[in-house]
Amino acid sequence: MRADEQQREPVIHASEAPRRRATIHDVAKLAGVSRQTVSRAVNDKGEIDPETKARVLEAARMLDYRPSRFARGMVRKGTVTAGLVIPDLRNPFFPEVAAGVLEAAEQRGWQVVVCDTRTDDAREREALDVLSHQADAVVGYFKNDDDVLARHLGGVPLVLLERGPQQTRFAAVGIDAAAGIEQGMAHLVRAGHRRIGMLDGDRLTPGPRRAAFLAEVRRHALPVDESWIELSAGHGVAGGEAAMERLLDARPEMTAVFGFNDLIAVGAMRAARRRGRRVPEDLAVMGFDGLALGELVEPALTTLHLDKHRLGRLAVEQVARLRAGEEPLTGADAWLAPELVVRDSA
Amino acid sequence: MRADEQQREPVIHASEAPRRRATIHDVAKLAGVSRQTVSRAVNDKGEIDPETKARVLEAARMLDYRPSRFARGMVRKGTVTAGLVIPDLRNPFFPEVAAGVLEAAEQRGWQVVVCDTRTDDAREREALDVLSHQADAVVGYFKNDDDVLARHLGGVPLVLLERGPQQTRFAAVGIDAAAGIEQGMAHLVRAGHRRIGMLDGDRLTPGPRRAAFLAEVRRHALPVDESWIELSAGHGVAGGEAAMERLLDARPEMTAVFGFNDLIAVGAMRAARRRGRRVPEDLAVMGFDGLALGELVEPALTTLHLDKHRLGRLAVEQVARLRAGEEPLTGADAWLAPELVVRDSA
DNA sequence: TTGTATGCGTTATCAA
DNA sequence: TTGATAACGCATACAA
Repeated sequence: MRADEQQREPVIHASEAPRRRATIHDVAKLAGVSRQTVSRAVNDKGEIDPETKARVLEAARMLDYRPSRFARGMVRKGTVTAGLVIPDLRNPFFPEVAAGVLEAAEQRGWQVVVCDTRTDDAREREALDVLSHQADAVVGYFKNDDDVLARHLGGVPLVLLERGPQQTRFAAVGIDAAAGIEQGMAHLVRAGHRRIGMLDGDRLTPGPRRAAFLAEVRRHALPVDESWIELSAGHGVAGGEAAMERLLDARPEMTAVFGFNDLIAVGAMRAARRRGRRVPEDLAVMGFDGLALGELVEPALTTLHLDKHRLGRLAVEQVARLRAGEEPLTGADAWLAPELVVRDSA
Repeated sequence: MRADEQQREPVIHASEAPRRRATIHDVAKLAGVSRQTVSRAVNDKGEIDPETKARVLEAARMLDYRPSRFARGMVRKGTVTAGLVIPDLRNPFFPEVAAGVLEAAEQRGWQVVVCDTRTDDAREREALDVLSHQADAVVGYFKNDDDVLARHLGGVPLVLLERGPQQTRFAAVGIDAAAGIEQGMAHLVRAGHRRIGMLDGDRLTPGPRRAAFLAEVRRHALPVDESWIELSAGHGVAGGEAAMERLLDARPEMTAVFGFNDLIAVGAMRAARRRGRRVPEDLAVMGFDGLALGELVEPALTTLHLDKHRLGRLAVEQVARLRAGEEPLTGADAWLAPELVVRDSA
């Protein structure tokens, strides 16, 4: 009959798709059986004559029949879909977290719809608008504040990544930035550094890492204030380089610098060395994240390593609790402590 | 009535989730309106008294009502879900591709369910089993051969990433490995190299990169055969290092080496330098992929750069064609050519 | 402005 | 072994 169509309407593209997708009803009609029988054949149930089954399957194939996931979902409960919202898949930090989320979700038989917001507030909201309809729960990084999130969430459970308990009323998991910075700072101070700068990230609100840095500065009574902090535009190497240039101009006496993350720290190293400063002899550089990348650069990056994969898994666990109506994890259970990994840069 | 239940079973946890999710019917009953009115309120349609609407919304909130995505999907057509199957999200190559897929999908208003198979054949099949039910199309990297894929696909359209036209009957997009290797080889030969080795990846079948390498070897009449190729276990730096150790043992006279990808090439550099070979003076190293990472290592990696983001976008475009019943892209339109980026390692 | 009736495509229950 | 019938939860005509 396709041939007929072509003869009648020779202009129409040969592989023009059928207007409407075949339903179980169409298959039943073509095979000359009831819908129930089709269902049995397609779902490989017993209680069906092999011959009938073959005939039905053939009809299904001809019609390119595929059961509607919606209709199936209506009657079969149990398919769980989680939404994962990531600011930037190309920042190597996030794929690690995502891999953890995916793994944990897979173990539970959940599917994961991923959105990359490219660190854009509007896209965050759009992602939520979609996910609030299509997901049973959402986990992710967000810049929008609680109220906005709630508004676009329509009641879907949310687990925030790395937004502190006092910064949100949603359930959250994250990393204990303060504990990390404390270790890093102790390491630097132990090595004799006192004029220590920081390259902060520009996302989110002032952020716990900066606060922790400042707290440590006070604790160790360092000759350092807010003017020793420079903002990196973006969370990548380029941003770190540019920010480091500025910080070096502003604070040439600096002997050590904290990166908001490893990428920014690597940028700092590059900028410093380009200016003729040796790392770590003239300038110590400390990262934060513990990316694989840190072992590959020269000098290898000393960093506060954190278990990103576990963070992702933890987020899924938190979602599961929410769904089960249990109390969400809090405190040390939900906030992973970084671990100082001393390599060559500091 | 819930109160009744609780009185009878006082042991039940306070925050125990309701057994059954509230439906539009429950909300209607609680608000004392018809289901239709609830629908109007929830979907923000006009034609509803603000007061009624408020009452309905309140009832919905109390019941924690969220419309079933399945029921909604049944009646509202148009939600498209694509499946993306990735071998390893933690290999920085794939997040780049994924970002492209996500971006293109978002522009079309599609959602993307992501599966990380961790390069495991069985997990590939499981992913397909799920996606064949939950996705309208699938794009991804697979090790399983066509027949297996077809068997687990149940008729869902598939776009293969980087599986050559003669290796599959499915639609595909990928990179023109031969064109890339040709450029890379020409560059090395031009620099006087003739004893050139290769660190191949261990995934997939013998692979176009190896074939192209061998073809170029013949073309330039190099004193090189299969014994100059070593397999890297895994596609990461560690695999590259180990393979390079072996290759260096087997072919100490080698003056240049091709990496299957940038990660393996970086591993090769590290292994070579650890053995006291200077790069590129004693040994030239050529990568393949053009990861950002390559600019950060020392010496910076000369590589065959390819547009991973565009590859992802292209895959989505290919899916769209399939869905529209159009002819899939082929040839140069579907196979991106790498571009030689000369840096310091070769 | 609100309610009633109907259909969406599938599976499950039960009867034949 | 097969088929009729009833949900599943929502939205959309259409009627009130």
